[in-house]
Amino acid sequence: MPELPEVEVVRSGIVSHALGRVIESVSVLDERSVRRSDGGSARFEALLPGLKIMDVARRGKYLWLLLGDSAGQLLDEALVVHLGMSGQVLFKTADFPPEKHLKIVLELGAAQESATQLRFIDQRIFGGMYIDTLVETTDSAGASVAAASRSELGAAVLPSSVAHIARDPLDPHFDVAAFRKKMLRTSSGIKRLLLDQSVISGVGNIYADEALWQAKLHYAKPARSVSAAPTRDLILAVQRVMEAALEAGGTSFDYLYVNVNGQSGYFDRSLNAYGQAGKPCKRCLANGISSIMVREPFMGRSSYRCPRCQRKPRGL
DNA sequence: AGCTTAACCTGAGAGC
DNA sequence: TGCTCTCAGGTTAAGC
Repeated sequence: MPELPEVEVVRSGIVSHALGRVIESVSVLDERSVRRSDGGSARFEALLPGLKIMDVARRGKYLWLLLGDSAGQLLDEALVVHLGMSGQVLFKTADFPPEKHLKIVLELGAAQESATQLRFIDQRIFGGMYIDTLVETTDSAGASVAAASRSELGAAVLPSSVAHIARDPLDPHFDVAAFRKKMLRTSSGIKRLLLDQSVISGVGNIYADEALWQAKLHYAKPARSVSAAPTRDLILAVQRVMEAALEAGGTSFDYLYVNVNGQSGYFDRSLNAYGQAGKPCKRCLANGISSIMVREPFMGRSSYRCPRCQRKPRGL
């Protein structure tokens, strides 16, 4: 479910509710939600109590809590959160009844007039939380860099399980040239590249379709046939749609996506392509032309496009 | 090596 | 009412 804008809404919500607070106790209510964590729930529940939440970072759809010991020393392990298709993070007081799909509860040290539990809720259990070691990476930039110039050159400290994830389009060090290089090395359609988290991260089915609509590209157009200028347009479209969605608090179709206070985002009203099958293409309509949006299967999921301004490439 | 598909889960809605 | 089928914002492991 959640793509970059929704995950970023959650990240900033955790920052405002939990920064500087100490994890007092942990309950894992469903082992499957910590299946990616070494040692399972036993280690998960034993390791976290007493640790302080120092910061919350994100790359693409992954976010992680940086932890400190009682002396404020940063640990080399982080608490990673992935929302999968249906994960939620909510802050609630202990007296609030448990949600139907409540999976993990972190009790937080007292803070004034603020909820004391960080709750992880997940209907489909494709998401989860896990403890992971932080590693240094130089990313696709290439040569390893001196520690002093690290942030400037874009090296990063990431959980090891996130090291293979490319920078996302809102990252100041996102590299359009590297993206284009990968486009030229594949025989895949352009949408497959957009959804490949090791090529560009944070893009899911909604924002891929929105960006392709903005850039007037067909999802199956071979990536290597998209030249330099349209590639820049496409990346700009991804950035614009994600920034607008972030501004609107994300995209919510139902109760499955809400922010940490339980509120929906309202970007669904601004969608031009995703879920718009049977409705007129807004761009064509503005030009006085009638064209009806269609839904088609691609990569085992649905793609939405305008048959007139996102024409099928020849030979497909 | 690169690409495709199946599997992991629960629930909502459509059609019969 | 209740059954079956399809679909859903993601990722990974196994297959060709």
